[in-house]
Amino acid sequence: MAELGVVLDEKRRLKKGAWSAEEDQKLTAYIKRHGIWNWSRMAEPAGLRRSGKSCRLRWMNYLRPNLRHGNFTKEEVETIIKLHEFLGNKWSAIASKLDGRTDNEVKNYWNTRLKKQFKGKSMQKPRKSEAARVCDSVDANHESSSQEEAGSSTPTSTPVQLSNLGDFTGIQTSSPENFGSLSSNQAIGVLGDKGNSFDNNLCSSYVDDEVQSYLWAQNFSVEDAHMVQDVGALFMDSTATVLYPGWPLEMASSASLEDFAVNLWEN
DNA sequence: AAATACTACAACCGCGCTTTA
DNA sequence: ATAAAGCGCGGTTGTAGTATT
Repeated sequence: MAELGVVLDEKRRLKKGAWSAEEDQKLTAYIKRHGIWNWSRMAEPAGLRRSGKSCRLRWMNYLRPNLRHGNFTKEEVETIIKLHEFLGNKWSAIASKLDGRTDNEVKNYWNTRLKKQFKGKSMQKPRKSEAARVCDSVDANHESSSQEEAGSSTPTSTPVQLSNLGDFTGIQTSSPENFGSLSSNQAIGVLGDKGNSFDNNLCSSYVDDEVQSYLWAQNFSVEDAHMVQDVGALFMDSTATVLYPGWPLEMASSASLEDFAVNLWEN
């Protein structure tokens, strides 16, 4: 009998369940030495009786460098709420905007903590006209940082966190000039880790056409697997009425997401 | 102190998309 | 052109830890 909570796939003699420290060490050491080349074939030479899928999951969600574990900050909570509002359950897309967080972590956080806050409460969808105005806005932070770094025509890509979510300003008008030089496929296909890019399924059913247009029109970088440039700007509409659960209607227009997140975070 | 309920999170599964042969 | 393999995503489940009765 295997250790508690751990079973073996009798056919393939693959181990399932919780990872031991030794397994973690083996996987980490192997990847450090050889890199990631083929998940399903790496397990054996790494000395692991695990499926490639299991190895990948463990690495992506736990062992990967620069991951942050532990409590979400107020800002991260704000970001999750706001992004979820527009993207729905696109956990990888949401996670890509949070430095060092995984889709699994974001999903778990939503399902265990935030979901119940929103359960049964309607999140009012922004009107189309409002969404349209949002489409071309650019996160001021992204703008300035890319200008600083760039000085070239190549879109730069620094992992950027949404900030100033309470300050829904800086909306600009959309224009064809903002279409990137990359095709949407180029822009969205990302070198290395496509999992961190937006894909064709990005837009959930309640993302407005205009928002989708925005996504396809942006200058996405191909240099950074983690980046989807300026999507945060999508969510900076100061006028979109969003009803946060537990908040009276009359507060909807005046209260910021930040207020809501603070309230949520502190309780 | 024990039993039960609840919460948080790691991990698995199935599906769909992309890449490769 | 197509089948197979590989990969990533989102949904779900299992379990350990904590709170409550």
